[in-house]
Amino acid sequence: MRKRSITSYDVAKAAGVSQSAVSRAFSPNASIAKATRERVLEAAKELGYQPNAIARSMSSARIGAQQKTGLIGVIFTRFEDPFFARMVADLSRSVQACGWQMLLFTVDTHSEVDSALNTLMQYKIDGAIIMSTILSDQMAQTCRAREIPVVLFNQSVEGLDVNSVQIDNRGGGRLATECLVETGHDRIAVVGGETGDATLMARETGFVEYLLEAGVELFIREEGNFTFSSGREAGLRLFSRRESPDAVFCVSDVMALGVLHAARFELGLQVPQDFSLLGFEDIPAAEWPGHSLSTIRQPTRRMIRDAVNILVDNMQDLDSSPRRERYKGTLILRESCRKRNLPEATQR
Amino acid sequence: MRKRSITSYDVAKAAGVSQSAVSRAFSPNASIAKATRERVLEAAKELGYQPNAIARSMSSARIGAQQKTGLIGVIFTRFEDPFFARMVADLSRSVQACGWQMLLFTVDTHSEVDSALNTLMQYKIDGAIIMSTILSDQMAQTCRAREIPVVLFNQSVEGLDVNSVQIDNRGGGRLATECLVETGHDRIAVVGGETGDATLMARETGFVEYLLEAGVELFIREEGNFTFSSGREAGLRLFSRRESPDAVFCVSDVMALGVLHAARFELGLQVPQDFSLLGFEDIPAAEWPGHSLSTIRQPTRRMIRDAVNILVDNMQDLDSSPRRERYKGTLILRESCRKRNLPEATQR
DNA sequence: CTGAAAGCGCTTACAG
DNA sequence: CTGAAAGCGCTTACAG
Repeated sequence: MRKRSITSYDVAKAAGVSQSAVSRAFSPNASIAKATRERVLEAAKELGYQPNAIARSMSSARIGAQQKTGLIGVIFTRFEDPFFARMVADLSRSVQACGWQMLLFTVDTHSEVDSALNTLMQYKIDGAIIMSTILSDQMAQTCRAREIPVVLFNQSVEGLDVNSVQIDNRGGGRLATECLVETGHDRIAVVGGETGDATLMARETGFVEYLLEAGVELFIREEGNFTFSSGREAGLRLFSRRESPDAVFCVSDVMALGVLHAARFELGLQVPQDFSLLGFEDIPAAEWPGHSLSTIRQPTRRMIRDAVNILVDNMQDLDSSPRRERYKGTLILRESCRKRNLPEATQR
Repeated sequence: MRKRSITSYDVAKAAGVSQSAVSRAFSPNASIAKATRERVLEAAKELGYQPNAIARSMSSARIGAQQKTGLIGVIFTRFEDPFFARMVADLSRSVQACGWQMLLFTVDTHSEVDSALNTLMQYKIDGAIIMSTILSDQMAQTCRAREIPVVLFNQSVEGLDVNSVQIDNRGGGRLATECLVETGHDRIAVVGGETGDATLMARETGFVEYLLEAGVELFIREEGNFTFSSGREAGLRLFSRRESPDAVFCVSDVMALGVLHAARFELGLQVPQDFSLLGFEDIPAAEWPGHSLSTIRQPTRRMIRDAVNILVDNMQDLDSSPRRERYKGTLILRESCRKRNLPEATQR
């Protein structure tokens, strides 16, 4: 039998007040005399008492307080990507700053999200943020029915009645392509993602779209799965062809770095002399001197902040209609891209 | 007023049994007739009922069950480091696999850990894992008093009565240095960490120790703070001197990559022709073709697994004495190190 | 195997 | 401002 932990009753006895008074002493807006509160707080300190958040949320459940458990579920995936790894840390800070705790659940595939949410709901989370993955239509409805606000971060689902915060991936893809076309490239390859990933597909769609409008033919497409090594392999394939591309757009930075390392260190090519390279996301390693990778930057901090704010707002007003924030990406031009038309471009 | 969520009473009514029966239906080892359980489970499914984990843990609190809340607090820091970012994901998976949930708290400095633990304790976590940072002696005692097992991951505190799981940093430092000395380097520099960081200091201690024993003089010391850019700056300083080192040992991979990029792309040096480079940790980017960074590898997976196991064991047997696991690092020799003595070494 | 009842540690109307 | 009491949604002795 374990030790009983000290409760508000112990403090009440020590302070010579009722248990209710102890509870009030720890509730910011409760009606309690200043002197009483101080006496209680002192006794609590002496005994090392801290209110039990779990019990607290049980009692509040009845009322329908805004912060019921103080728990926010976060479902996380794609940790291979430094962009996302960092994100958890930032998110964690934001959530803490708002006075919530973060219950983290890691999944490997989209299909696990529903069951993860189910588990999290057993803990009566006040809300959920889903990073870089999606939930089923059915589960979205369940969340609404149970009044658990959800925010999709870096993903969205057409027609789904859920908050989302996301960069304009298609626009970003266009931006990248425009840069490549404007600087006179005409053998432009793309390293896309698997077709299941809406985010990556949208970037590629923007790319294809712009190419079409500009009347430039797609040189060749390779596919990767968001990892460095898949980028490396794509790069190896890209430059083992009879005719090589003069520009490569990768739908993620990590893959772009894979292409870069393969081309430069395994095939002896030079960037941007032999080809221009463009990524997406602007991860820290993109600006390392040896990489100097041009890319489309996402306003990550801002997106995180907004995601948390939207969640908090929605928790306060459960009936508000879903918000879908879209952000423009910024072209960050580094040395991996040829800056102006090359002589040969004028020769045409 | 919010909707009342459905409870075991609703299910009981629907299934025509007592509320106790519903509870038993959801407890694996409860004494309940198979038929009853099935009937209850069916009714529950129909109503979309799931036991409230919070209420559940409240009731169990009385008993002193092993899994009280099912919550494990994780305190996390140093997200700049890809090594650690990945770690959270791995840890999260392990924790989930054991049936626990992970309550993540992010801190920036060691000094915030105590208060983070305090907050987590309000949620009645069953145990805590502290990543790469430490707790005060006082807080360690509080945890023991409240019977909350703690495991330090990648850190340890001399004389503190707490479980820990950690690589033998000093041994790793020695291993690295041995490699450098044995291959004939004699102008060996080190990029160490700030003196507050026991982990980094231990690596450096091993380095200095071995050098002393081998009778090789320390060429020069630079200091970084675990980030790429601090490594880069250290590299810039290192090679702007009249006489340059012929080998650099960095106490972390990220800093080593900083040195590499600075040397190669900003100063035009070649690795390992101009100097050998050795890191610590073996992060993914270490093996990228262009980096091919030699390093000391940590058995990360195993350490994570052990940390979780130790925590679980300790939660089961609260009186077990603290375990301190130490792991040997492995030297991973890649191209950033000169493999054998150079001609000039024989000329001496 | 089953139900009635106490209790986990709080919060908050309710009545002073 | 304060205390007594009900209730949050469960689990588990206890008595059948």
